[in-house]
Amino acid sequence: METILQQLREQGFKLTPQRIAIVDYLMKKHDHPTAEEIYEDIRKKYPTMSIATVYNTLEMLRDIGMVVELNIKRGKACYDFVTAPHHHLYCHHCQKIYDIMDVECPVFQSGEYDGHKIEAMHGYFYGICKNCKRNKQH
Amino acid sequence: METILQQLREQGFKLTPQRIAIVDYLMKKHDHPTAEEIYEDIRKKYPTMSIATVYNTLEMLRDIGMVVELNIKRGKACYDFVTAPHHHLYCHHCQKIYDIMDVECPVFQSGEYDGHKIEAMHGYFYGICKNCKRNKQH
DNA sequence: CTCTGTGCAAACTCTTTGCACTACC
DNA sequence: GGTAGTGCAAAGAGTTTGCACAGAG
Repeated sequence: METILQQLREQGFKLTPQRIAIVDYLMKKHDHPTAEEIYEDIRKKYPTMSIATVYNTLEMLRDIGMVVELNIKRGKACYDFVTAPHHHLYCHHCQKIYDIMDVECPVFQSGEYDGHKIEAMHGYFYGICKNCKRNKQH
Repeated sequence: METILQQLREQGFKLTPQRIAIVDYLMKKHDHPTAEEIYEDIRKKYPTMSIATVYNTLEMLRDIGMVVELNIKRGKACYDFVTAPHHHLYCHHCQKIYDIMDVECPVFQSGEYDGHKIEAMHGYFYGICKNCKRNKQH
């Protein structure tokens, strides 16, 4: 946490309580919350927090690569505090998002495809998570 | 085209001129148009077409698996008439979407990850396309 | 003739913006 | 103190919905 905040300071961003609260929240909550969820949760302890500030801060964190925006749900973005690059699975039954680590992708690793330069890659997997699979069998 | 329409009829859908126009359009246009683009283009020849009908038809085609909805652009969906499964590259310079074929993904092929059942997978690649790369060098 | 599909407009949801006020540095 | 950041409310973009009417089967 300390090093994250220091990183922000070094990049010239002001360390407002709102930003600290959002970073702190994202570092603890790894279930890919939406902007709305972040806003509602933080507002409980921080009634003056505004949704615009949540979006502003998420945009800033995205721009510096600390946060990844997921478009795996229809119509609303989810946010993920990035420690290591990974992919995601969306369970169309419970709507939860799961992390998928260690996916090998030769095309991405080569950084090139048919002359195009590839800088980033994100794998969206769709299916049924193990919990829903188990519950369905009853 | 004929077989596609027959497929729709067999599934119990009525073959309205609007649906035929949209299917025909998508089969010819492979540059991943948005709903708005589909609407505007078809409206030129078909002034009575409504955006609601475009969305209705896209939803139907998506439900039966003929069309894939891409969430590779922020905030707006693009549509792709599917012949063979493939992935996509988004050029953050010209905003065009390119097809990426033949990406191997062992996790997807196994159909399983950590107990979760994987039914579909979509790879979103981000970078700079070869055209933009070339133009930048001048 | 029936019932699904269409067209229009209004509603809705998520996100962005403008601007006066606040508070980090 | 100066300037970047916040909060509010309103605007904007994309998508969905309700309902009367049209037309495919």
